[in-house]
Amino acid sequence: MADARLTDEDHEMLASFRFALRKFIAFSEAAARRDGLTPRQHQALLGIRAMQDRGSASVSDLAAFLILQHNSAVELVDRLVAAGFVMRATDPEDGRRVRLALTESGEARLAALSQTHLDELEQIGPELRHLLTRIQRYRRRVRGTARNGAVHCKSRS
Amino acid sequence: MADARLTDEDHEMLASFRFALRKFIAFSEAAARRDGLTPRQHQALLGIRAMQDRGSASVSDLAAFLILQHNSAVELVDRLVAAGFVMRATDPEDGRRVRLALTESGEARLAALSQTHLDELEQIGPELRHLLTRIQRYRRRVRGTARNGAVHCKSRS
DNA sequence: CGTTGTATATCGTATTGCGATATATGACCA
DNA sequence: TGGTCATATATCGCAATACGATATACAACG
Repeated sequence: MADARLTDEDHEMLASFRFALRKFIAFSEAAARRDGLTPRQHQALLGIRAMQDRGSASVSDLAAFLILQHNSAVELVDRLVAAGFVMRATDPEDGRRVRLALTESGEARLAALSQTHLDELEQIGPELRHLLTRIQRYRRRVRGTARNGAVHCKSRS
Repeated sequence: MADARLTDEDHEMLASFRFALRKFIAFSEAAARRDGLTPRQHQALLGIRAMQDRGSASVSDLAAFLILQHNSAVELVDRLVAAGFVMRATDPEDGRRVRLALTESGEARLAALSQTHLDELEQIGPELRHLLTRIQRYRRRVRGTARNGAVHCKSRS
């Protein structure tokens, strides 16, 4: 926690980065709702689909992926099953576990959304990367001047 | 909407990216709460601070920054004022507007948090950038093969 | 000055994540 | 085998907060 006073630029960089993140999230949520899913449901489908390669996802796996408490994941799965996007099946090898799988309907909606998201990320990826490198370049420079008084104007954007 | 079937890798990339985002958000929220702020309050302080350079922020400015409805921003400011982190002042030039400014206390908490966030972003920046470039590289490759002759597995479900 | 538009505020509602708790199953061991 | 502990899922009441609908205050413009 070097107590170097934070500059206007520090805050501006952080604010810009968070704003860019929020714009992406807002895009994602709007896309999900257009396709009849809540944002969380969409993320859940994505997680279940991504984990199905290496054996199916359990409720706990889902909770870990979404960074949620287990009980919240259970409730989310309840809604997904009720909506017909996900199927529950108790694990034959461990009666405590519940294996999750997408239904046809869930698979289809996720596919459409994933396509949209890949397109969007292709669009905004460069901006996000730029903001991240800007933070890193700036900090390196600040540390540099603090340490030995030199300016390290590396790769300019 | 090229109907190219989505691969396991497509979903895995998206899932990894979203998981990385969530980890950062979770870090941010935990840091805010440790310092006695709700995550939204933290973001609000950041926005107000970042906008204070070019004239102070209004409630609408804050709503735009947080991508919230105006009324939600009003309520958020209510809580921030009650907690003593923000001051309201009606704009002398336009009686409808309310100018927002950080209090000493708000400024101090934000500074600590911003420091922490810059540190964290420096850590995880490379991973995020990597995930973004991976998506872009992969998509470029797929488009390439799709264009010149390979497999057009059209709409099969 | 009256009409229209913009900025902020208020209120009831709904969603959703959480803590606390319960139940079921597996694991381990004496 | 029976007991104890750990793990996985489920249930329930609660709290936080964003929203829609609506109201109020001020500005702008004819």
